[in-house]
Amino acid sequence: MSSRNASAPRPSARSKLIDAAHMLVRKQGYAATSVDEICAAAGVSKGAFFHHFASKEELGVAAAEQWTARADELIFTLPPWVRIEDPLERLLAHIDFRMFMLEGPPEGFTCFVGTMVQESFASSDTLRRASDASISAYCERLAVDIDAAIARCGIRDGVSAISLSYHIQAVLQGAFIIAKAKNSPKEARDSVLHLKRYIKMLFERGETG
Amino acid sequence: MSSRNASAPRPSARSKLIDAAHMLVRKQGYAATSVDEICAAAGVSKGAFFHHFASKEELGVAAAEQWTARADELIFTLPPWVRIEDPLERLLAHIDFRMFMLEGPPEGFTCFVGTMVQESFASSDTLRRASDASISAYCERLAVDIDAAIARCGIRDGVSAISLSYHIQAVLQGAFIIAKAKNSPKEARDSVLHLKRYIKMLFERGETG
DNA sequence: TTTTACATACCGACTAGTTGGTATGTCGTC
DNA sequence: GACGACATACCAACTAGTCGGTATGTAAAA
Repeated sequence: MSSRNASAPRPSARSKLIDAAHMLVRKQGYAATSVDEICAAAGVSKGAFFHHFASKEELGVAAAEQWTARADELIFTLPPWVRIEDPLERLLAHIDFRMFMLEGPPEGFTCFVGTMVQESFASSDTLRRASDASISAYCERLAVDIDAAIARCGIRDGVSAISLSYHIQAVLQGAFIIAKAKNSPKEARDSVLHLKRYIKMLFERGETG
Repeated sequence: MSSRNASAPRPSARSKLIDAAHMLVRKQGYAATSVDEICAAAGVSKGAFFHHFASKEELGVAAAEQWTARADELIFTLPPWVRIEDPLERLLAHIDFRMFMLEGPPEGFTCFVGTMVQESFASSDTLRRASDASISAYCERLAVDIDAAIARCGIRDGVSAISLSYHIQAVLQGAFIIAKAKNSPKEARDSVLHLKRYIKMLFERGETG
């Protein structure tokens, strides 16, 4: 997808800036985070910033792409439970994992692209598309697992994998907002628990096919 | 709660500023919306702004309070279905209503306080609390109806009314984000449809009590 | 009835600081 | 000696908030 991520020779300014953007935007939002602030957090100069990115918007796009890669690794590759064979059990382990992530301050578990798209959907179609691409990539990847579970166990009401996948994403994004408002992940975790119950009920005695 | 909302003698600058803030913040976010912009949209001067509000933050608080009142009216008072007697049917009509609201551009149906808290939870505890108060007021009001439904029909797994209420709120807030990312309410409506199916399943053959 | 006193609602120029972005310079490597 | 990777200095535009002033009350004293 992106032009240069086959080899990352140095952990240099570019990736440090993206990491800093991830952190600051999740904490403060996109508009409230200035380029100067990002540079300071990354420990690089403003010249370095505009050497690597033509604009703040372009950094947003790169950070969204990097967020996709990071999520794919942290959620779909590294965890041991991704090798559970039974697809329904693997899906439920996925939900449990997302629930256990809800701990500590919100900026530690919330979604970079979800935060960014909230502010930019109307003012920058570029950022909106970049955020959408990241969210959609997650949902489409998850839908593969859901499809496998449906194939093996069946599902109620002919629910589609991709539709359930977007619902899971919606519950998570919504849980993040509740956690931010409450300044506590308690209600958010409860919400994901409701989601897990729903999924289990969907796959209970569902018609195969 | 607020000091002066018993009588609203004039639809003057103050309320025009709050209305403009609701509109602009839902479209652009809180930080990206300047005081000048709000004044221009409201058609009043900057002097008038700071006559009525000591700061941009104070406008945010007032706008959150007004949002609560607006939601209570638009969702719990005016619609005809709020007089449906059967509490479960009333709850399901509520969900349908929230789903049918998802139409047109996102700034027309998304949540002012949900947008504001996303950006301010870490930087302004004042705004975070104001947003939380609005969200919590909605959830607690809805929990009254859910409790009535539980009392009449019972519910699975001993699910609590307030917990389900926050889950409903989470699904809605998450649906808003998906709609913003997709620039279309389609996936958001599907997500609320999942929510409705979940609620119906929760109340199917639930143990009374 | 007029005058004085004070309050509310509003205006728009101004300021001090911040914003994203640019122009130019330096330094090590190929 | 050209080039990529950075740094320093700078700018015009914009930011939230201030300030002196005006127009319109309202109510009691003269």
